[in-house]
Amino acid sequence: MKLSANEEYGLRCLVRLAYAGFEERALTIPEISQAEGVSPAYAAKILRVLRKGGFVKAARGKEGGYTLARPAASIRIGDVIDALGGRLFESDFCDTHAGQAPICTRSVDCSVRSLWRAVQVAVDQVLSKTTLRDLLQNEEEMNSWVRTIPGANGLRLIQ
Amino acid sequence: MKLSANEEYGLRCLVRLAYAGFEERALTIPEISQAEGVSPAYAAKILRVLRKGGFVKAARGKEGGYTLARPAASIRIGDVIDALGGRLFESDFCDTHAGQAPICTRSVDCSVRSLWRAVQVAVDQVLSKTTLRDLLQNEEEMNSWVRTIPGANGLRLIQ
DNA sequence: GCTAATCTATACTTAATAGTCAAGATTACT
DNA sequence: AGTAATCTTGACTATTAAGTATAGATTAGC
Repeated sequence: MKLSANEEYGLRCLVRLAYAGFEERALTIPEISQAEGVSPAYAAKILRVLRKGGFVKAARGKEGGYTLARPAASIRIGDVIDALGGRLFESDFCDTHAGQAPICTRSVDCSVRSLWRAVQVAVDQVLSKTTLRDLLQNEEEMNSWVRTIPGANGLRLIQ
Repeated sequence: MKLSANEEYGLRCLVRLAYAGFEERALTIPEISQAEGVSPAYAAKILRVLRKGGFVKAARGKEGGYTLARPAASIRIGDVIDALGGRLFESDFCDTHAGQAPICTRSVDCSVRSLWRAVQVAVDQVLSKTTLRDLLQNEEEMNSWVRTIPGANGLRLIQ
């Protein structure tokens, strides 16, 4: 019951891009990777997933980089998590159990299943209601944030 | 954001042992593994974790097997999940980030952190309130359940 | 004490996830 | 057109989780 690295880093990348979007600025892979403390190659891998999920768009060549594909308020965190690593119980244990026959007919399984469903609902209530916009600080903080981003040196972060 | 195999199977084993406890009966590894559709070796591995976590106790030799170490009502599912695979965000990303320096000073991290904390709270509210007893069906069902367990042939499950 | 049934422990293999590398494709600017 | 900055892709390696195998230790009953 863990958050995958993809989910953690992917969401963080989106938050950074959302902030950068306030000054209509694209972020490059070197910038993002430095800011997140991961290798450029790994950042690229994560961003590919986000692009295929329709959350970010990329521009190649000089002056290129990544931007959000749509407004932060329209990006539900639940959808992001889905794209980055899947929900908690996607492979419903009650329908197919490691490729074997269904085991839902066993009472014990169904009681456990109900519990997972309750957890799933609890998680969804948080993740589906929250948008990327909800993760951003208030406007002043945003301004102080984006002002600290220098041109070519990667993100220089506020303390 | 997935449930690990250990967590899924481990909890199921506990539910079975709770039912078996109603007729003061120990379940052997072959019985449990057959009922859960996993190999005996794998079942043994999971049961070891449960034993070290203090949820079950084992008796060796003939007539041996596993039983719950304490009443089902005193076993919180949250504790079981902890023992079997850890909670969602045990390695708090804000304190130590892949062995690097703390990154909590970066605003972006803290907003993401707040979200995970909210998810964590939501999950805990379900898992910490639920005990193993809560996962058992009502008494009549229990009786029909245990009556279907034959002596030496492994669990024969109700349909 | 012997035997069969049981758990215990460690090491091993396989599969999935995390993370890296290198070569290629696109674009802005000159 | 040339060049440097950028993303794109697929294959590769490393680490962790999942699952297996084997040999050993304990116990009940004879």
